[in-house]
Amino acid sequence: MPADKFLLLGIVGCTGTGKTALGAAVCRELGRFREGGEVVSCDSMQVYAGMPIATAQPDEDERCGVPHHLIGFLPPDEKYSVARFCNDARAVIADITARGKVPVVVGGTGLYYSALTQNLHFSPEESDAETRVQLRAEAEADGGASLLEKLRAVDPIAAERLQTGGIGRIVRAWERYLATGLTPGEHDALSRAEKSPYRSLTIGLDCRDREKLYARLDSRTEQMLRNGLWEEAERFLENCSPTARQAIGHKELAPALRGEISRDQAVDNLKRATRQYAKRQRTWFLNKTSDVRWLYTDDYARAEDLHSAAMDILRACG
RNA sequence: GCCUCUGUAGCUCAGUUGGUAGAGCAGCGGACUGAAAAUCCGCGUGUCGCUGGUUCGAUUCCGGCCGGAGGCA
Repeated sequence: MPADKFLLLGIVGCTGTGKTALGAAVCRELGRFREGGEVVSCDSMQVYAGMPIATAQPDEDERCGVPHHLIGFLPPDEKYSVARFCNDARAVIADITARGKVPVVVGGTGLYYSALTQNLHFSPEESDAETRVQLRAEAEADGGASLLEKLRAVDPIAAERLQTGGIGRIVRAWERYLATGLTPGEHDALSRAEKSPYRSLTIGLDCRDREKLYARLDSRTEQMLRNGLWEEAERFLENCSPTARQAIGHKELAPALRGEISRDQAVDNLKRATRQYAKRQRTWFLNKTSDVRWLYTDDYARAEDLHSAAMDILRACG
């Protein structure tokens, strides 16, 4: 490997596959023949403070004495985005490697992971809220057709791609064109211009038997409810950013807290949303992330066996 | 016991003035460059409760039976 590249380990996969436990275990194992590792969370919701139960943030025990970064540091009323994540993560990773340790990026937000490992760079222009609202209204009037036509005129390939992406992406692309003068194609090329400074090795966690995974997700939800998810949701309902209010957990319970549906119904909805989310994550990592070494949790009787299988892979790769 | 309504996709329900049926949700698959735990796209054969009758043809009309809801006694 080129000397100027530094190692970055990734642990990805859908919710409930044990990424957190594996991440901490790997960091500790790395202490045996390197300086050890530190966990960099790659999760759009774990960044927030005030919702540790819903976002399954690891507690002291689960962290096993390993430093964890980018968890619970952001007030819920602040917005977050891929761009911010990339900046934050790059800074943290640079710091970890400067101290001679290995960054272990752990998380289920596929877009964030891909953007980080491919070293995407986003232009510093902040989107102008006013024109965005205006464009949004314009697009909603005709289902995005006219904006799509304008885009087609400057970048037919992108227009083709955006056709089935939904109105939001069309608005976003056009708004960026107005702000920067870059077509989607040009913008994407520019964002990839810089070569990645990382040599990344990605381990993916999955479960062969989907029924088993779903059963585990259900019981994890039950555990969250026992741990006080209702109370957390009640506290959280007010005053959070558009990003944080998307978190699965609180928004499914909210209708029951308002008395619109029964608590049982809300719990069912929450469980369903969790399963659907897991499916979307799996699709991303399967199709959008390359060179993933997959490990299947149901191939191992004990967590320790899975962890040592992961260490074997790491050793084999240096 | 009598009367009325009702029985269609896993669920909630449309519909066919008689030519064997379609939405939403669920499910399954997929996409994804600034909100991504979000957003979006694609996929619908099911004894049209059972059974007789009328008809060239019935899920649709008529009779009986069974299940559900309500009303009257």
